[in-house]
Amino acid sequence: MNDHAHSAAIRVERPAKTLRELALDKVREAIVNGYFRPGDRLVERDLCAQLGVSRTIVREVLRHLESEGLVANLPNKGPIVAQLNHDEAKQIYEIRGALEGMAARLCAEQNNPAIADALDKSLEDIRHSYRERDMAGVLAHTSSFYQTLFSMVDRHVAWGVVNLLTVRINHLRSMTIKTENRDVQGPAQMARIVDAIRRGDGEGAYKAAMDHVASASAIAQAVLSGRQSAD
Amino acid sequence: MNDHAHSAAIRVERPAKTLRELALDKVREAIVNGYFRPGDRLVERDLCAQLGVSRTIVREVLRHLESEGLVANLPNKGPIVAQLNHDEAKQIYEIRGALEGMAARLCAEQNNPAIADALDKSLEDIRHSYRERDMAGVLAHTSSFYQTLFSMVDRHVAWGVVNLLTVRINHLRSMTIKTENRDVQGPAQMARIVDAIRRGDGEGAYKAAMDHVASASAIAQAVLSGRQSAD
DNA sequence: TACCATATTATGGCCTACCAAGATCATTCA
DNA sequence: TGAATGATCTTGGTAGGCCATAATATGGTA
Repeated sequence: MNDHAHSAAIRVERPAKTLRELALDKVREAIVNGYFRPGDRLVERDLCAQLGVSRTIVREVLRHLESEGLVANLPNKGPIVAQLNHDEAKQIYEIRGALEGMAARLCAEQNNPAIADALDKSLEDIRHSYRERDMAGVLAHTSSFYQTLFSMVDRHVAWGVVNLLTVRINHLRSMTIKTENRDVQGPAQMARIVDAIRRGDGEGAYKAAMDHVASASAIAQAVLSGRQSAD
Repeated sequence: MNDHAHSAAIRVERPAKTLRELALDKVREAIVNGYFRPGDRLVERDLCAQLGVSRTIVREVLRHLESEGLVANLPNKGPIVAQLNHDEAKQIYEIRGALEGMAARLCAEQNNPAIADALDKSLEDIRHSYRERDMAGVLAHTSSFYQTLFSMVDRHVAWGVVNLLTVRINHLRSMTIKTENRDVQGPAQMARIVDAIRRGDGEGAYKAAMDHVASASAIAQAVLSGRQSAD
């Protein structure tokens, strides 16, 4: 008979992802990176053709994105890419502030140097990406910085919420990080979070995290106002 | 010619809800109120029969509930009602604390007596429901209390997040409110929130809201531990 | 020309039927 | 008895069709 300890070794690695998940990722990606613009209609049959999948899949994907807030469904008209207004963006930044502040405080209260070290690592990656003018890298490593913040204190639910909200403001994020001086200010603000965590200063970490988000929010508001008048 | 200012007045109010939304509500309701228990399999064709709709609808509904966290999808096995463990419940209460605390603080900082009045109204409804032993009413009015808290300061995004998380712990909520003395303590804690808001005491309102959620969380943990050993 | 009524088209909502493949259960045979 | 075989259940995915409605085009009439 087969040695079951061995059979695992040759197990064929299945795609793991279902077609629907693949399609979901594609469409989400397409919205986030601007291939579909806010307000664009998402015509089911067109998406079928573009994605090469059946309408069933497309509909499930649209439903999923709808519940993520990336897609809005106009009654009797159909789905469009959700538009983000001023106020909603502000609220999203505010919530991120509350949750990231909470996570930062918890990290500080752990008094575990490994946390600050891991965060420093991400921070260095961010600085490096800025030097290389690799903006996608900046976003990715910033995300990873915050993920560390949450996962180090086992707050995956809160991280899920932050993540969910973040995709909705992704295009704003990519604009804020390109702002004048942001390559210096951003990492500096994050360094303050790490310092407070290293000191075990919960309140300081909370405040620093809030400050960082608040300044990102302010820049985003400016970007939004500017664009509104430009369009 | 038609008077367009008038034509709006006689506009026929259509059902507005699509069959899918109806089905979604039904299934969500069924999960929340315990008709489907955590771990139960949700077989597509069975649901089709029970709901009287096609598989298309059922699949979209399941996808939607999956993204809400009410349904989990086991690969190659299919959807089941999501199970909530200790830790996740705790995290959900924690997030609610952060967001409701935030909203309470914002309410206090408005210095608008109408807010406290509206909250008092909900609070009175809650007390009344407790007296009538109407537990569904208690839940509904508690929900409405918090909705007021968020909507009075126009934080509908945060309210959406809280609402999303709350459905996942609904069965816990219905247990906590039945706890000994909760009919007195619960409203008393909420009254402290309202008092702080009326005084314009942001920090006090924040703390009071946090306390209220924290005590609910503690009860929920006790319930979960008890049930775990009982089952 | 101005306007109204009537096709036509585009699209979403919804349905049925079908197939492939994995998981599971039952049966059968050595 | 225990393993191999086969039947069944269920999901993932596809195809195509029907109907209702909104928007648009078309054409006829005053």
